[in-house]
Amino acid sequence: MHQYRTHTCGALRSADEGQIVRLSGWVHRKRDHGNLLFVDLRDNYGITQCVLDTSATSFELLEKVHPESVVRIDGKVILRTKETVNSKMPTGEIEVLVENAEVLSEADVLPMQVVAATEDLSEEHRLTYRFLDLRREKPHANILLRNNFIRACREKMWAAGFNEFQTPILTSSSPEGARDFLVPSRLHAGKFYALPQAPQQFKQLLMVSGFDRYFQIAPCFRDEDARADRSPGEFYQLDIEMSFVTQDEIFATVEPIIHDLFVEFAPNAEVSSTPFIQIPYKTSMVKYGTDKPDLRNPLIIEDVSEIFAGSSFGLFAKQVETGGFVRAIKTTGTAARPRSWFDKMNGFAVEAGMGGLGYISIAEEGNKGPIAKNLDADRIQALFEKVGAKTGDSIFFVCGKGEKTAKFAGQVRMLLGEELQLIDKNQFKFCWITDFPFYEQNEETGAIEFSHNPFSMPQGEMEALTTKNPLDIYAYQFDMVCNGYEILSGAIRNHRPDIMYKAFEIAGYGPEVVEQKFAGMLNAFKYGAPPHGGCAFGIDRLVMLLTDEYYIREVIAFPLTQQGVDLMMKAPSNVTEKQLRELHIKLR
RNA sequence: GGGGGUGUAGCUCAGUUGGUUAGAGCGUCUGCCUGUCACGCAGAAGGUCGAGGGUUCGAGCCCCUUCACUCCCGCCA
Repeated sequence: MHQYRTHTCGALRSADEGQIVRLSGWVHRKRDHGNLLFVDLRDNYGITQCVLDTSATSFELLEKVHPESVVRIDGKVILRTKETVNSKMPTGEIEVLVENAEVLSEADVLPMQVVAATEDLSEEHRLTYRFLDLRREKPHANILLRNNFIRACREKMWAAGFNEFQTPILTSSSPEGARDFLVPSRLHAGKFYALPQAPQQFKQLLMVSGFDRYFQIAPCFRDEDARADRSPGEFYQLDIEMSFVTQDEIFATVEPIIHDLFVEFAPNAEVSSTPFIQIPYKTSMVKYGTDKPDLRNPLIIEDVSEIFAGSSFGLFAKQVETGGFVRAIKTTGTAARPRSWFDKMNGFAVEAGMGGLGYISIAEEGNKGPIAKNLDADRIQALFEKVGAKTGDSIFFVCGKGEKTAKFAGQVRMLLGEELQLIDKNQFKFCWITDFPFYEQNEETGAIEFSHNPFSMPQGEMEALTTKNPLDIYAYQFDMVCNGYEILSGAIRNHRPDIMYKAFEIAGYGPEVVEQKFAGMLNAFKYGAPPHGGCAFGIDRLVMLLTDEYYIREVIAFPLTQQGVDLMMKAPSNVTEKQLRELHIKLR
């Protein structure tokens, strides 16, 4: 009977001794002793050592074959002698004595070293030869883990009563949000489809259709620039929507799912227990200097503006008087560090484009640092009480105006956390960021604009819109954050046309704009829409956290480069004139 | 759109102040080797120093332009 294998390369054990077996796989590594040859044969499941000497008919064939060629061998499973057992390999107690072999696919000399995983390879090379790169142990394992993770997501969602749907890939361009990828229409000259940035409107329409609980492993497309944790062009979401729910009910549904996934896929790590803590957006911006705080870092930013207001430390006092603020970070037991260490921290501040980083160190012999000399004793005392500082500690200060300064304090907090090794790498610390402002004021024009998603429900609904200062209205909008990464974003949606018209009116848009931009959804909401809300996890980012990778490409089988190029498939590419003509696109 | 880093042998890198023939490890090829598991030993081949231009008696090194990869800011409802 024709067959390629009786066992995989990871299957054989000492109990299989004496069996005649057939294995197929890649030549992982060869050790050629002249008259004795070892061939490590590798497949998806493992590696088995095959051995033969000059008495075997296939000796010359296997001695000549290049690494990474695909071969099939027939042989007998034999026990290794006690001295030659390899305890590092699951198959290390046996080997296969090769009787016959055939090369199924000869490999040329390789453009990159597949087996020598100790060396870093250039990104360009790895992506050009991604099919070889993915043979390497870690990339291979990452992609398999991704598969297992997505399977577990589906199982948990089904178990929680959600139904999986597919929504269109060819859809219409959405007026808000990221830049769209556009697809020209052949049948409709001059018109375009857009690839979905997210299935947002479709999942809401499914709620209007009465399906109650939706999920999808959804591909999303956004033509925006990449980052280490953000792949260019496309990514996957675990997209979720629920009817008749409050924000707290969404939290209570999603928390155990993500908690259990992390416990399952990171069994040795410490995972935040549910319910996850909730941090209002504004609090997070002050305490952590970011809306995606890494809670493994114990350092906290305190606002100490009032202590410096009217003080003799003119630089800070003036900032506070003109609408700025002073934020302080206390570090424990750092006062004895040399001046050079404080200078290094200051150097970071200057590099980041800030004036500098003030500090007070509370040494045994007295307070040190430029601020201590210029601030009176009462204020220094008040400061120490506010931040809980005592002898041996030091306090860092950031002073300035606006979001830029708040975020800089956050950068300093993370720098100090890393520098002082306060971050436990074995933890997954989750939190919710809540109460995002519904509107914000454009700093240049002074106009009131939506700060995030115009589809989300304002807290207080119509009453809030008609009675409150728009800048005091919060949205039922939230993120979930883990270890400094935004891993989920969600909202209670606005399902009421009257509230939507009012919300847009405040942002300066008339009803005709709403009707024109959101015709599909608005129309649906006129015929009985359930209150609903939902959220979406970034799957790539979750897998990245679970594999402890810093770069999102490491968990994507075929990622684009930062410039959005597929080096292997050569995309984007030129197309024929005929194709362009059919799409009604004129050549230059 | 802006700022930073990198680019030298098939791969990963070194290359001093601008100075003779550009080096190493791995890989490849050749020879030797019957218990290795990153096998070992001996030898050989292998270079448009990303590309183009400039300065100089002389450029891998300095200057300008450009390309690729990458990190960050902007951007990502």
